Amino acid sequence: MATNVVDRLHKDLDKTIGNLPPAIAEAVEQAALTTTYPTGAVLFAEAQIQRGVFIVRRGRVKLSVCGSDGKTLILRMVELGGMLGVASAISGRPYEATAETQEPSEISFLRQNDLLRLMRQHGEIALWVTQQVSRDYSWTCREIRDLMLSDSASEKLARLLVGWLDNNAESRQTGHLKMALTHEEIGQMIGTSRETVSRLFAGFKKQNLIQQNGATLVISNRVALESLITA
Amino acid sequence: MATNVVDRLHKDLDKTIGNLPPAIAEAVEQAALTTTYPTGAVLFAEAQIQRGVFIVRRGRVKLSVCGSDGKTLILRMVELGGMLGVASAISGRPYEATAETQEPSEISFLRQNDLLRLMRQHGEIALWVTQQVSRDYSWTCREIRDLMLSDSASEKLARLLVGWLDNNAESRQTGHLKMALTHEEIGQMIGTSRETVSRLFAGFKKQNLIQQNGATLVISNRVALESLITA
DNA sequence: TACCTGAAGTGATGGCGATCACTCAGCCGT
DNA sequence: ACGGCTGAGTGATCGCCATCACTTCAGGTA
Repeated sequence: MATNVVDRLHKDLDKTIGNLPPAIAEAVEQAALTTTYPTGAVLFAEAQIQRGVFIVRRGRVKLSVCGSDGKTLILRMVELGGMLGVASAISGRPYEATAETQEPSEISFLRQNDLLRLMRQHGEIALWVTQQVSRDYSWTCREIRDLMLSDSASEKLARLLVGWLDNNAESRQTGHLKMALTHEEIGQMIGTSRETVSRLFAGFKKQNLIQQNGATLVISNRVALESLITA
Repeated sequence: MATNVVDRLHKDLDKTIGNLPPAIAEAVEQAALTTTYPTGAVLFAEAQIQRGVFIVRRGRVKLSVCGSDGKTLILRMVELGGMLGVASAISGRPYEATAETQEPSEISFLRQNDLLRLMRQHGEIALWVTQQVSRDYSWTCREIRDLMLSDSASEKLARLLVGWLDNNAESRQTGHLKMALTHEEIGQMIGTSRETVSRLFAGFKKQNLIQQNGATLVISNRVALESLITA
């Protein structure tokens, strides 16, 4: 249980597993299998029987659900340290969404058995896992609320942009954003068509709410953008 | 840890706490405070700081979120044995929804501290709680998917009705449903206006998909109703 | 009985955004 | 430099549904 020097000689990826104490992170590390995936790799698909959980060590993973008519709704992007498929692994039910890498990524996989064993052995791990699921749950509640209770598409887009700004400290200061998503994907995040996203961006530019230089988006008038929310 | 006769002399409410072993259910029972609420009582409100979790022992509780413009979206109805506010108690964040009794109900309350202590003491409780959150999460994912990826309102209503049918065995046989919700509330469940719900019901009746006798709804043509889903 | 309140039908109207059908701008590989 | 391909911009059309403004109905109360 004590962390000795030999254990610490491992690569320092283990620091990225939640905020777990090193000794416990090490236990997870030993049970997990870490793999590198290319862009577009599908870690698991909606309705597929559950095998275990995935932990993002590097890269970005898109989590989405899809309707039978082919339409897609992106639930969220999962980044460094995020877990995928936890709820399914705990409840034993099929995955409720599809996970697909957005860029070359390094992902640790932990089988359900090992997860449950670790949770049973280390109370801290159990608590940490439960907190992950709880976070996912609150996030999804916010999501459903924002999507359903704001029927104007511009409001949803404004929410998305402001949310992106607040996601990291420097964006909040400078108002600069790196656009990593296509208009189509943005549409899938806010539940509108690609064309509507195009038109909304055009409108925002016309009102001088935003500017665009290549792949960089500049929020020039954040307050006006926020005033669109709950208009 | 063993269940002795004295423990079992308690009222048999404890059987309703999940599928926990009696001894453990008893531990929960001792830490919890059970109260009777009238219809319309608010157990907790959205964005309120979290205090603990609620367990439904009798009655029905409406869980909803609301937008700033006053519009409401009902997430789900929680019945016997269901827990409320678990994710918030675990993560320590404010409640993400509002819980309001729909009928006179008996509710057990468990403070956050006691919940966490019990989870730490009994691995089974920790696992059970985690499973609850996981269930809530999958449910919410299904919800968001069904609501967003089916833009016709009739499809959403059809989904709701079929879901109600499958909720209990006899409804599935007879096709009979007791309507416990107003059209307005149904609208809040599927994200449409009250008027649209009225018109949809009228349409369904005209097509002989359903009939209505007072508060009893009869699904006369379930297959046709299902064919509206993913049309 | 007449009244009152909350739920449920229903018509008319208007707007927002999905959809179709293009064109246009990059970007890649050969 | 040339096709080919994917993402982006834009116009035209149109259907669904929110909204407003009523009426109708049922249940409870004085």
